[in-house]
Amino acid sequence: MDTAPPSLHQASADIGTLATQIRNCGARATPARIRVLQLLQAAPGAMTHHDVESALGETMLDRVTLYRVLDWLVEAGLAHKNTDSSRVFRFSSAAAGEHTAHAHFSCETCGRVFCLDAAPPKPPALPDGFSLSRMEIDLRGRCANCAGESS
Amino acid sequence: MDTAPPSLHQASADIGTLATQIRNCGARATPARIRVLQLLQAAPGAMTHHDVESALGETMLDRVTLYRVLDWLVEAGLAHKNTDSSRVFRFSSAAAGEHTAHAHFSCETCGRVFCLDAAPPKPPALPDGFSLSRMEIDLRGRCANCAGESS
DNA sequence: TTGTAAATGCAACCATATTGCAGGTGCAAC
DNA sequence: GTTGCACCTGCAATATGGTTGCATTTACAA
Repeated sequence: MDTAPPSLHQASADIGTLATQIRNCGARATPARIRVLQLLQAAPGAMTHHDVESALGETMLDRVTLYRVLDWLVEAGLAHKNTDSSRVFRFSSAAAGEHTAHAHFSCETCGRVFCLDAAPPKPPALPDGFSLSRMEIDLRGRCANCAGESS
Repeated sequence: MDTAPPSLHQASADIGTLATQIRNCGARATPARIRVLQLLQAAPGAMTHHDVESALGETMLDRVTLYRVLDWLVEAGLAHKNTDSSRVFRFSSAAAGEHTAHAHFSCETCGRVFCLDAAPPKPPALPDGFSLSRMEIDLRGRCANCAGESS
């Protein structure tokens, strides 16, 4: 199961590429970082610490290390970090072209969180004197899956 | 300091009005609820549990009671609840005309959170099959105060 | 005034996240 | 290939924010 692609969302880059990507940020390419980065890039949505934990499976590493790896990824600009409605952090891989605006959709039924790369629209009027550095949009409702099933 | 208005944002309704408002929701008008609702309505922005706690000052009530009062306010539709970037809950009074879209601005310097009633524009394209029930916009940057001070 | 359900306060508890430190490891210099 | 050191990792302990259970008090209506 070492190199098996989960056939999820997008094919993840190979180990070598990931390692280089990490080293380019001025840090060591450790198995932990490579694995987690790989996971995030392959994931279809934002993952909680828990999601990553169970996704790691047998290659699981220490909780604290995972926290640190995730934080490092954010600091290095390789991932985004934000809180969901139940006050837990969610991490998603940062696409190449960095965006200051990010949109998430969380399904109220199944709880999954999707990153919407699509819409970056929006100039919400600020109170004057205020300067904007970042914007996050949090949408809630039902994903296609859940909307189809029930009622 | 019992009836002294903090001269903050908007004059809060008098006790009687607040009590009626609460009773109309089918609950008892207790001092705790009245006081907290009054605070939220007078506040210029979303408050954390801690903010409310220190604002209550000498009339402080039990932590747990405060949590319950806040939760009740949300359930009764008198307040909004959402998480800020450091995974703590923030509460703000719900204006009369309920909105399904809500916008907050949090200052990265002083940490204050403002509710922007203004702009409710936005139709971010959803992936198709998805249905939307609620939207929250989280803006970050500098408030007028902090933007003015440092450069 | 009195009865009762609702609200409060206290204590214990849970989950998520963070910190400190000893030991292990990537990677570059030799 | 070997070696050294700074960076990483893992373990344990701790902090923070929030929740639950239960006995007591209180709003409010009969």
